[in-house]
Amino acid sequence: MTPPTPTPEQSTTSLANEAWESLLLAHTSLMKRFISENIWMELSIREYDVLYTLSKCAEPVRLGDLQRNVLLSQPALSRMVDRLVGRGLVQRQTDPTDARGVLLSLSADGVAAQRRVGRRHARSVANAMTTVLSRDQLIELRAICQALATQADAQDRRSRS
Amino acid sequence: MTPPTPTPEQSTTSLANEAWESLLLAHTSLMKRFISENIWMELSIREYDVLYTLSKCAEPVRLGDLQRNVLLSQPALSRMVDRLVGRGLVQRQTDPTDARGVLLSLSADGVAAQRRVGRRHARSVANAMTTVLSRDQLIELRAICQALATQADAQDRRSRS
DNA sequence: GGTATATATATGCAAACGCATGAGTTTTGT
DNA sequence: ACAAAACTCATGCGTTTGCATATATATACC
Repeated sequence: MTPPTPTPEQSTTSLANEAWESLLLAHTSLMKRFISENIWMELSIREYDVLYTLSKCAEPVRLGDLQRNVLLSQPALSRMVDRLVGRGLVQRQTDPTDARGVLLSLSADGVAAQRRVGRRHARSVANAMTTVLSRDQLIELRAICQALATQADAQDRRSRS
Repeated sequence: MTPPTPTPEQSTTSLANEAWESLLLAHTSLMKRFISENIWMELSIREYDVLYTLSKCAEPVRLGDLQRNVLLSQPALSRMVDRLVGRGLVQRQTDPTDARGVLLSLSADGVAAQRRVGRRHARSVANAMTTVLSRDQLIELRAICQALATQADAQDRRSRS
């Protein structure tokens, strides 16, 4: 039944699963650690994620675009944006070229809040990563994860159409 | 103000943050993709995560041990276990050596459910990972993420004591 | 040995989430 | 040009989450 020595194919399959599992464990461990840092009074880490994503966008973006970077359902993200708009951190306007959509951008307060929290969080991240990984490993990890993210996004878009 | 060329230290800091950001993006993209697979009718992906963790434990484990692998608050995990016990997938017994604690293990139904869902999920994972990464990259990713996870856990335990 | 402190899990409650669906807008097909 | 289908976001509703705290047991200190 089982082959005497694992074929390359089988081996690669379990290797792939082990790699994903370790990515998940790393994500969970580090997330817990970052969340436990005492810097999330004005912004939850999920809210920060949204503000950070917006801060990287030169122009206002659609809710749908924002959703690609956040692990939330569309209604949950919609209401989260609601709350952020209510707190004056995000600006929402209907897209002039498509009245179905909304365009989102950071307000001045939103930029300031993102930067305040971001500075402290970035220190925490850098500390956690650099005490474990070498420069080369950081570069390798970045390359691998970028490849994973872009490929998964591409396949996501393909399955939508 | 800004140095003419970035010092190695600064460079490593931003590199570390870029690596973490790409890990986050990869996690989000892949999670969305896996969640969208049509295999989560009997078990949500979070429930599966708990059952999978239990399936790897040779002996019953404490709620607190389980919590290290799951990104849930202690009360949320406690209630999730409640529901899984209610559905007959997990067995809960008070720890004989410490009556405060509970020992958790999979029931026969729990093992079966984990395997049913796990087989299909593992195929999905293997497919997503191997179409993007080479064997060497998978090995490298696994090593790096294992290092990150174990180190973060170690520091977590240290900060508790 | 008995009280004080620490630890492990459970529960009350308000906030946030996901699913199903609704409302409004654009695109397609004839 | 108009009806039908598709798309984008918002809302109703039951479920799940996190925070604060309660409960129960174990450990430490005197």
